[in-house]
Amino acid sequence: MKIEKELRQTKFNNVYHKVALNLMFTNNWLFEGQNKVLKPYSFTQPQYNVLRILRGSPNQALTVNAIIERMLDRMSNVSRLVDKLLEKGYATRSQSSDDRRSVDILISQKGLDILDEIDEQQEIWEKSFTKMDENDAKKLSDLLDKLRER
Amino acid sequence: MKIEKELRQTKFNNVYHKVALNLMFTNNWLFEGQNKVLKPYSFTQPQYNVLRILRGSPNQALTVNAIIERMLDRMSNVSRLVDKLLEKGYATRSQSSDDRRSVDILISQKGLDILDEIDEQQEIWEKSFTKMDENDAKKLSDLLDKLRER
DNA sequence: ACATTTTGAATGTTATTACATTAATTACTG
DNA sequence: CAGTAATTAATGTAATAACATTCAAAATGT
Repeated sequence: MKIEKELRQTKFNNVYHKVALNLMFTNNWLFEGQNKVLKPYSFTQPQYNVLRILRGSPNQALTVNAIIERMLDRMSNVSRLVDKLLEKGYATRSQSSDDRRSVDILISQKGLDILDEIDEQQEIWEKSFTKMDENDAKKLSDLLDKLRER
Repeated sequence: MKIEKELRQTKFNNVYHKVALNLMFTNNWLFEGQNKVLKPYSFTQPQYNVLRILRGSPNQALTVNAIIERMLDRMSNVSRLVDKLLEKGYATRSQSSDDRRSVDILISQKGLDILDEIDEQQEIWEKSFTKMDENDAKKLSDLLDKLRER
């Protein structure tokens, strides 16, 4: 459905404003879809994203700051978010040896296993969610990069 | 900056996953920028968006459900969100005459004034944020619409 | 070496969100 | 028409996020 129809709005201030609204709306649409995947595993989306980030650094721990750098939404509460992952046994935390202010956070086997499980569902959903071909997807990604240029 | 560099990640599962990440990242980028505009007015983004929706229905009140329909992120807490707008005097609430379950919410003059003020800032920012031309913007919006097709 | 500044992470507090439930009114059905 | 279901909005609650502050450790300057 076109964004005009989704928002019951036919006129926009300008085309850039329309893009901004469409982006936010689409992001939310994506968010809802992903939430449906995550719900059975009682993950919040930030928790899931951080766990993926940890997996992305195999056999090597990341500090809290390193996690924040890699996050989609750089939030302040990563300490407490990591607490949740520890509680569930999906990661471990230990003091860094070279800088005693830092902490090393490492994904556990249990964390890797749950991610594998979710990934299957995630991929099914990701591939179903669009009628775009790969060219369109690439084009879209490039335009998003361009949008952020200034 | 390309998304690969932003996220310090060179490989993605597939092009659709890359698009999804890019979309979420770009949305957050947009969110941060808009937040900077809103901060001096101590609006949250949902509050601002709802006030814009109310303005979009001039001289005509909207029910809570009508607001939800038009929102970018259809959230459940619109009652309390509207409370905030009432507290600040940006809107009024009255019982609907034809259906006594419904309430009519109407933007106030004060609400219109503050929106005008913010809009100036908003527009300055919106026009500065991109090197895209109008064609690119239109193309991007179309691709977002297409992404949501299924 | 010592004082000062900066950095990395955690915590306290308040506001906001998510989720489930409730209360009131309207719509539907036999 | 009575009884049941559906709807509209508000509320209770627990979890999460935002924002500022704190604490320890490291870096820097004199």
